[in-house]
Amino acid sequence: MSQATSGVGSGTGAAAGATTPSDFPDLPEATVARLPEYLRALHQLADTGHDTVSSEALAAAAGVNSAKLRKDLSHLGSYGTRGVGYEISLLIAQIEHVLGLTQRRGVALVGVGNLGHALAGYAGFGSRGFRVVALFDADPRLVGKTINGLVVRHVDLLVEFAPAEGVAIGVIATPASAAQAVADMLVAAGVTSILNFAPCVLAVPDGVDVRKVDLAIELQILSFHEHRKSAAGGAVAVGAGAEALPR
Amino acid sequence: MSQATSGVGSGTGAAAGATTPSDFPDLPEATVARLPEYLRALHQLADTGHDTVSSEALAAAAGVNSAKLRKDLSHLGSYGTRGVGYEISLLIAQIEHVLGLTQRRGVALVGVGNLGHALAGYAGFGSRGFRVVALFDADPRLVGKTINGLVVRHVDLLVEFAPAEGVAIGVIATPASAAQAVADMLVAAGVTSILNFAPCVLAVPDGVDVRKVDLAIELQILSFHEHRKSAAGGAVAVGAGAEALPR
DNA sequence: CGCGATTTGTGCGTGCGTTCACAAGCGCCT
DNA sequence: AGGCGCTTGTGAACGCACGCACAAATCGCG
Ligand SMILES: NC(=O)c1ccc[n+]([C@@H]2O[C@H](COP(=O)([O-])OP(=O)(O)OC[C@H]3O[C@@H](n4cnc5c(N)ncnc54)[C@H](O)[C@@H]3O)[C@@H](O)[C@H]2O)c1
Ligand SMILES: NC(=O)c1ccc[n+]([C@@H]2O[C@H](COP(=O)([O-])OP(=O)(O)OC[C@H]3O[C@@H](n4cnc5c(N)ncnc54)[C@H](O)[C@@H]3O)[C@@H](O)[C@H]2O)c1
Repeated sequence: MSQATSGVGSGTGAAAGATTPSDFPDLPEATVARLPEYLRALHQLADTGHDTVSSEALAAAAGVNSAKLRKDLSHLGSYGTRGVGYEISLLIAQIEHVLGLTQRRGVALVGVGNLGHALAGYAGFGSRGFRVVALFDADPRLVGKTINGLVVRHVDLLVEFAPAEGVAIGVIATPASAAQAVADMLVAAGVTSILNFAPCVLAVPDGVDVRKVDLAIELQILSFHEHRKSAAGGAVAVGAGAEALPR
Repeated sequence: MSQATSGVGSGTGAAAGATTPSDFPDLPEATVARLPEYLRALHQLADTGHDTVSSEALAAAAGVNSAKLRKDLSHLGSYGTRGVGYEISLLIAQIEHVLGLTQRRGVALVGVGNLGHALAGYAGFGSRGFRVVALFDADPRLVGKTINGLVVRHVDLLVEFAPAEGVAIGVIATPASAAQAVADMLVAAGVTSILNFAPCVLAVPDGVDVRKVDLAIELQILSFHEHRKSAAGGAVAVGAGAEALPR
């Protein structure tokens, strides 16, 4: 949750009827959000020489309840063996298939500033099924530069270049003031999935998914619990134990 | 959701009974997660000269349902005026108080690499109630360097320095292989709130909150929906059919 | 060949979160 | 002063998600 997800399906014209539902049962959103975590844990287990894994062990590695994990896997018609567990390689293939990671998706990164630069050089993209295929920025000092083997193009060329580059997902790392305009361009370029790092709400047409990552929000949520802890029993009360401020 | 949150309270010894519930009613987690978004929207409205705002308008600015917003605000004993709306400045103060943002919390950043460097220079911290007070890394080439007015210290000094610096929240931006060790150090230093950017599950004692941000997971969730869309609607999908953007 | 140990898959109860819909309250206009 | 329109606050219904607990299935061993 916490991210806006434009409805999929429904609206578009006539009922799409047979969409080979056999292949893709309606996975609960909560399950979808956990599958990547399972996938990561599975890769980790595979790298450490394991062959099969029990739901209990995998759940521990992924930090979830084992019953929840089993139910999640059952949703995608999982192939576990009772009394044994799950075959890791098979499960990896299954999850990657469901998540659509069998084809490496192209990512366009817009805004190559502080954060964007770090993202452009991030190795975790490639190992997890993605490939940065295009960089865009508005700053003329950045346009033309090469970062990690990719040349930075001017953002005005986004709509022109993105489709040809095979962009499937757009990542916005510009200041909030530019985010909506960039989102509009991405949509115009046919991108239907956007990851937004700018602290603002984006308006997009139906059928376009937006997920948002906001560092400050995460910190503020932590702050709330911190505040709560110090107000309550007060565990160790670290550092400058400045007490609560009454209203 | 999506993040592991170690239980607060409960476990520790005898039932903590009275924790002055008068000041802080038990806010639902979902509400807490949305308050920062409301806060951001409110600041934006205040900056554009607004004085009061209706739940409908604020909800639109925050990208949520208006009924949900009203219920959220009602949980913290809000001060709206029927027929008028909410006074923005009052609401900002109220939310900041609940989130514990009246005192600026110190943040320690561990791992000043690609991502950590971007975070260290991020202005959004300061404007949203936080202050980076310490940087740590294990790389001797980085230790001693000054970034944004802060000197990078060796991570071995974390337990020694963090408490004195008034660190309330620890941010982990190291490789996953080092994350658990860093988390242990943060806990040893008395930090009870951790934001983890490394793609791994952290084990921490009860009473310590961990929130996780994993870029690849976000992309994979988007990938799922992308996969789903292309499987359903067929070719029609990506058409440049730019539709009107709801404003 | 049968039995026990183990682990999956799931039916079910419970609690949380979301949403609708409406009564109560407030300001403003006449 | 009184009524009218607008907005809040919330009661209630609904749906989803979580986790327990157990039956079914499989393997290994005696
Ligand atoms: N730096 C961080 O650690 C961090 C953390 C969380 C969120 N964010 C958010 O991420 C965004 C980027 O942060 P940053 O620190 O990298 O800022 P930055 O100023 O360093 O980089 C922004 C980049 O976007 C480019 N840009 C501006 N307008 C543009 C446009 N219309 N089209 C294309 N590019 C444009 C700028 O030229 C610049 O290179 C901000 O919204 C910020 O709030 C940053
Ligand atoms: N770069 C990104 O855009 C990005 C995006 C998402 C997630 N991440 C994750 O964030 C983490 C950091 O990514 P990065 O690209 O900055 O990597 P990086 O290698 O550039 O930086 C890691 C830093 O951590 C330091 N370090 C290593 N071991 C340490 C230890 N024990 N104690 C303290 N510091 C230590 C290293 O010296 C280095 O400076 C990784 O886990 C990565 O998966 C990065």
